[in-house]
Amino acid sequence: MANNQTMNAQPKFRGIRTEGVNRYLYDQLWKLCAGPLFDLPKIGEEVYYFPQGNIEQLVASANDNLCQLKPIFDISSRIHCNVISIKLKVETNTDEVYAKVSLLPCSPEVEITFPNDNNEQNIKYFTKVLTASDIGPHGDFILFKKDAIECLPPLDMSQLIPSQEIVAKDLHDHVWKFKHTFRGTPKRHLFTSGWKEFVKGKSLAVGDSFVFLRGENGESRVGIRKTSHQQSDMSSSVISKESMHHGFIASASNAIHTKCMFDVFYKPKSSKFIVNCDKFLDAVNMKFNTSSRFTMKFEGHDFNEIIYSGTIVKMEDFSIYWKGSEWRNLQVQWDEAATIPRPNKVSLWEIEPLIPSSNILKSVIQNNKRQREINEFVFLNLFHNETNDSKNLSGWLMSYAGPIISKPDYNDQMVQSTKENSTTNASSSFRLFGVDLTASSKARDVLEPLESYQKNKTSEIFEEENLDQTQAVTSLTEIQRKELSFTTSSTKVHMEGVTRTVDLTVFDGYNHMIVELEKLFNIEGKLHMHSQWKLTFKDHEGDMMLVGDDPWPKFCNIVKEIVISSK
Amino acid sequence: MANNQTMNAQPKFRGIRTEGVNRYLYDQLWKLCAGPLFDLPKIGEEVYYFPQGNIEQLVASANDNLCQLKPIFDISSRIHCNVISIKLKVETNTDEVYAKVSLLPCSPEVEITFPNDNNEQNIKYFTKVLTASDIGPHGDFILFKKDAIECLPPLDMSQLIPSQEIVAKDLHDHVWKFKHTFRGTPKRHLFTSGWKEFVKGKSLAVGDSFVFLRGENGESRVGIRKTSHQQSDMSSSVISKESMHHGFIASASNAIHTKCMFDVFYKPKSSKFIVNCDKFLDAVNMKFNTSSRFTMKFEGHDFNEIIYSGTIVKMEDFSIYWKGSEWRNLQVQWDEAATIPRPNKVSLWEIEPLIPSSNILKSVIQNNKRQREINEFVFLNLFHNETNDSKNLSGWLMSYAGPIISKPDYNDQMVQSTKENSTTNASSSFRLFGVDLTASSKARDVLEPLESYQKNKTSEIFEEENLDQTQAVTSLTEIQRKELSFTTSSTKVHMEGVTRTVDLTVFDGYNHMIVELEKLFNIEGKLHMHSQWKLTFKDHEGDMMLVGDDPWPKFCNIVKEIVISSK
DNA sequence: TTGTCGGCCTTTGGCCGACAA
DNA sequence: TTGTCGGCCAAAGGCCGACAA
Repeated sequence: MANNQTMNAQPKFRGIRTEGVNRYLYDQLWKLCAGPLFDLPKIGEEVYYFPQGNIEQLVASANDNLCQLKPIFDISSRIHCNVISIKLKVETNTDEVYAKVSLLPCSPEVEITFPNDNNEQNIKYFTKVLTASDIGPHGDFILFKKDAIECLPPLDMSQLIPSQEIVAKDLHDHVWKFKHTFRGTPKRHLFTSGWKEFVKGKSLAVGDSFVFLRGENGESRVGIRKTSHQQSDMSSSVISKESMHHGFIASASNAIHTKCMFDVFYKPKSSKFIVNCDKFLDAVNMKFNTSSRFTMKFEGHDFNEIIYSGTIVKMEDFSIYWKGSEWRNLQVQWDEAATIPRPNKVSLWEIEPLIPSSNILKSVIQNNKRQREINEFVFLNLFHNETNDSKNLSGWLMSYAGPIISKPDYNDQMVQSTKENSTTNASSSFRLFGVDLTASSKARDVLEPLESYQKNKTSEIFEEENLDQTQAVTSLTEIQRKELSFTTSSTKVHMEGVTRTVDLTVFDGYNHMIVELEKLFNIEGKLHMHSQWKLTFKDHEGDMMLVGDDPWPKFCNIVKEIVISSK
Repeated sequence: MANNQTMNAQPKFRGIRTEGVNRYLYDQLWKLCAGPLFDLPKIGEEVYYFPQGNIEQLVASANDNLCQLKPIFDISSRIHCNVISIKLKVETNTDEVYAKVSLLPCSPEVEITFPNDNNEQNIKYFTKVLTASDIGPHGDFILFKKDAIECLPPLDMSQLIPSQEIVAKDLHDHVWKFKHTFRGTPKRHLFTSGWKEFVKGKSLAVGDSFVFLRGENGESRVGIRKTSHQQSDMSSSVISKESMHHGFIASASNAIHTKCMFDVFYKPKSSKFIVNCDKFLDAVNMKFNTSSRFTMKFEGHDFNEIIYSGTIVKMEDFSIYWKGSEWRNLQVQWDEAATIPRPNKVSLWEIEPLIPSSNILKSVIQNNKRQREINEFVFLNLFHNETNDSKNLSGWLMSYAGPIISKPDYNDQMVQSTKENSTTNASSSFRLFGVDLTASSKARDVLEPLESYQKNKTSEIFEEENLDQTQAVTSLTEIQRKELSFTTSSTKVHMEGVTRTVDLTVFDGYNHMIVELEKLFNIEGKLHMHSQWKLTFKDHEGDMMLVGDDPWPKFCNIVKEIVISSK
């Protein structure tokens, strides 16, 4: 590795205030439950606080009209603060983690010093996405072998069925006990007694994650993570949403005038409304433009990060009452469909530029309205690891926005790849601006030189179709709001033993789909004929039905898989 | 009966909004769950809104320091409003009922008209405080005989064990089913099947109440009431208490200035912070003084009302920042000990004067600091029905506070009852100050003469116990952040009987993966060629598919194993 | 290695009357 | 009339290996 920064398989956490092992393990567990994407500020850090984002967190939807409520104060859309304290908390009922951040509006005379102790511990942990068997009536939890060996005390294997009791606390300090055994044929590690109780107590379902953590002293902790993007109820019954809205603004305003601290709650799932000042300024200096290409990280259905790319289509402050606000002032269009909800307006600091000066991709953009024949998606996976590292980022930014200070890791490779992109396609990975550019496709050779890429016709995917869900809802409200499914995943198509997948959301309707299916299976024109092939589908209830009876949006909603069979 | 006012065994509610039977039954059920003491305003009514009380509702404790937070506006402590709308709501998780009240600050030009439909129905209902057997493992609920006969359809008693199914909705419109049987020796009415599920679903405990209601059309409803005074969690995790505090005030202030409506949530348990204007003015005109005697109603451990008496010991506005506020400006001392928490500061409109010139009760006051030997509580159940009727009340007030205009219905009877109270306890109702004093404690004779009150000894329970909830102060946590990478998974790759595993998360995309796979199996370049080898994978649903159709991140998510096979 | 399932035993659920308050 | 309990049978819980992916 060219980079001297060490990469650790195990994350290294730091408890700032050392209150013994308990506090340390608590913090680690909290962070595991919060997920890898949550960008918590540091104590003492200078940040901008965006009240709009705080309001947005209320409603979990970026486009709620609450954000258009007129603020009752003349307050800046971004408030310069120092982070005074951070408390990691967990909701009593749902186990949702959140941070209570105390902010002090910046004034010159205030000097914040903050401690910096290195109290790292060597902790072991694992997470597992729960399967049907883990949840099921039998009450067993299957541990992966490596997890059991790494994270649990060794069993006495001389016994026929070795077992031990694992005692672990959760974030509420509630004690859970699990019987850990090693049995079955073949033998495997299980949690048995106590597991079912845990599942019930935490209301776990398939797809949720179990978090286990063990400190140096042998103390164990357990936590959970619910599958992302499930709405938290919050029917508070104490204060109306409007009053909360006013409350955020009033608190900030009051704090500014009285030079007092105020508290905000910050959740992993919400958009970044507390942003490091430097990071914010860097993002502003990057000078994104309309039609700039960018990437943005999301969290997938388990712990994975997913990076989506898109194009900025409009830049303005969309909220009437926050003039000049940078909050979500970029309207974007996403390249691909997604199984998770994505906003159609983002903030500068949430995104990263994607190949900003590339002729190649510019041409793609320019062509995308005319050319509609390519069948495949283009997926760019950038910065898969450690890209949020501020050192990396600011280094990268310097090389881009500031005077050109060559960063060997990135810029050199960038140039190199640009040069060799027309010939290289064998053993080395294909890199563009130092980033592995992997154009994937179906059965076709995926490693064509970029020129061919350029020459190819663009597919419907690059249409001006707005794939964003919220937008889809607003445009369809009267007609098909309920019929539209938000989970626009890919759908399998079976034909004579061959299975392919298509994304129905990119099709205009039946006709369009049929054309594409014909291309996919090299039976151009023959599906239309109706003489040779029959087009059926299995719906969400498992019934096989003829394609075409339902309205297209409904079809998209209920179809589980498509079958092309010979008559 | 001397009084021409009809007393109904069944309370008469009015559907706030008449939307047919469903709405009506819903409203009735809601009110039963809210309890008899909750004084909901009417639509169109002129009220005073007390922000302090709203803030107080936040913390459930009357003495929380939050109420001493400096308001950020110069806002009146009482805000004259019209009630625009009332929506009866119920919390999703806890079944706690509350009302969303929309208030419009009064301005002279506004004229509110409100509907006044009499859409009463003859509904039957019962409530029962749950016993240990009702909750216990056997899963039976014992109905009182009269309740079963009154509220349930008759059983076919010709059968050996008659039974029927009772279907009832709760406030969420969730359907609950109970098997109603009549068995045992001696025979009694029971809910069996379905009851345990209800108990679990509502997390009922001994002491909670079950509410059952049946409309004219035979539709049934069920509800619950938790025992009073149990803390509702409300760890909202969205907005800090301080911000809520500001939010209430800001909302009201904003509404005043913009002449707009604002919403407040009003819970049965909280103190009256929305008060009818007339009632408020009457209370003010009553001119309570230091050492004035008063009574105040509370809710006991079941549906019963309890009336406690006390003395005003101090009158001033105790909150620093709300000058001249009438909110809880009376400091009081209670005569007797109680099993429920009581505030030591009350508001004028919460109390009623108690026989101010009575020698009898004065002596109670004088004695009450010395005598602490009384062993029993006095439970007086007053005003059980329709007592909040403003006509009754203002009539009552006139006869007391104003120039003595003899109101025959009231004053005469007052005198009369005072005279005859030592003997009357049979069939006629017992009246004090013209109000029907119906002591409804079941088996016990509560109609002792007031003198006995005085003679009783006070119990040890009368201790200066601090009932306030002290907030646990969690210590500061401080954090330093370190990048994490969670995604470490291994995926199997099969090729001609050889199985290897790879970690897909280290690859940038398809191309990178292919290169590495080629290295792994020593077929450099040959996977790229597409001539010799085919790359397929099995997804999470077990289907075999061609690699490349899905976006790379999705592929990583769904791939279970990869197969390289020869063409 | 790990996910799912059937077998089998134990615990709880749940329907009943007895008995007493 | 109504609260609690023991008996009894059925259903669910929970521990196990088999088997297949």
